[in-house]
Amino acid sequence: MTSLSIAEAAEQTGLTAHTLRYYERDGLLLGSVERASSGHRRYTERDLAWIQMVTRLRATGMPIRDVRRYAALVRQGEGNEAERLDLLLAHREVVERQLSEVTAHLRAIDHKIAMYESSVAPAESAAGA
Amino acid sequence: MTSLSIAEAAEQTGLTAHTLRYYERDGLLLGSVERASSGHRRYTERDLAWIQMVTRLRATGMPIRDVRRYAALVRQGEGNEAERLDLLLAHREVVERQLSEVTAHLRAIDHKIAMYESSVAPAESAAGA
DNA sequence: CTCCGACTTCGAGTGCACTCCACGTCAAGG
DNA sequence: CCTTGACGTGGAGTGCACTCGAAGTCGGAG
Repeated sequence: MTSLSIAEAAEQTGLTAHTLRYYERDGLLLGSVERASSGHRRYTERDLAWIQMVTRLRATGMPIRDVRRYAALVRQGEGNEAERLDLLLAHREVVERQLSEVTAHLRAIDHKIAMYESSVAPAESAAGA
Repeated sequence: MTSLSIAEAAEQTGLTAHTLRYYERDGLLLGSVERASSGHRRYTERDLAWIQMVTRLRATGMPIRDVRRYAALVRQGEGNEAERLDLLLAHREVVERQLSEVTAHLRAIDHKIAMYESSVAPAESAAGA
């Protein structure tokens, strides 16, 4: 009932149909997506929830290969929660280091911006005067 | 005097010698780096300061092509500060949007981590008991 | 029955940012 | 004189993550 075509799933997830197929091929999903009798994929709520998690991992910079490892752990079922946790904690650390690096660089860029603002603003007033 | 070989510049900037040559070829620097009589590059303080700025832009995700545009503006000399400012402001906006997206995704991942922590920790105590 | 549009597969192509290779040159040390 | 090592060049190669193309299938509208 609540199963979507690939086009609908693409719309829901913000990915393209191409990317959804690619993720499935590459083992990033929890298994093969169900098929209608026509052979067309039917995405369930569970698929979409998982794809959202994949999207979060990707959006925070986790490489495809690590997402695949994580998916493999989840696919295996219960019992490896500690491994999953390790993987997520390691990722979290990477992301946080990167966030603080980017923030620091951004501050330096802001400094540059402030310099240009003080050199451009007076020129604008002069042009306006 | 205060000019460095490419190996030293690489060490100082955290880039590889390969990357330094690549950046120069690709127009990311402010001009051709000076050469010793041997033909070897000699990086000045000014070169290093600029390369640091390039590094900041790259580290915050600015595409090579935009860095090249920015370098071209700076190379042109005074008079285009407004354009440089526009470029940096546009970049700043992209970076900030991305920072907040990543932060939001990270929070969701943290939520997942918390779930695993509460499922793993009791298991550990059980194993310890 | 025919056509259309949405899907299927497999494999090739793309864009980005490096990264490396092969070969050549030069200055200094033994 | 010969070797060594750091550097030079041009161009090819790599890894990643998609992204697309070609050709085929299927269900439903006209």
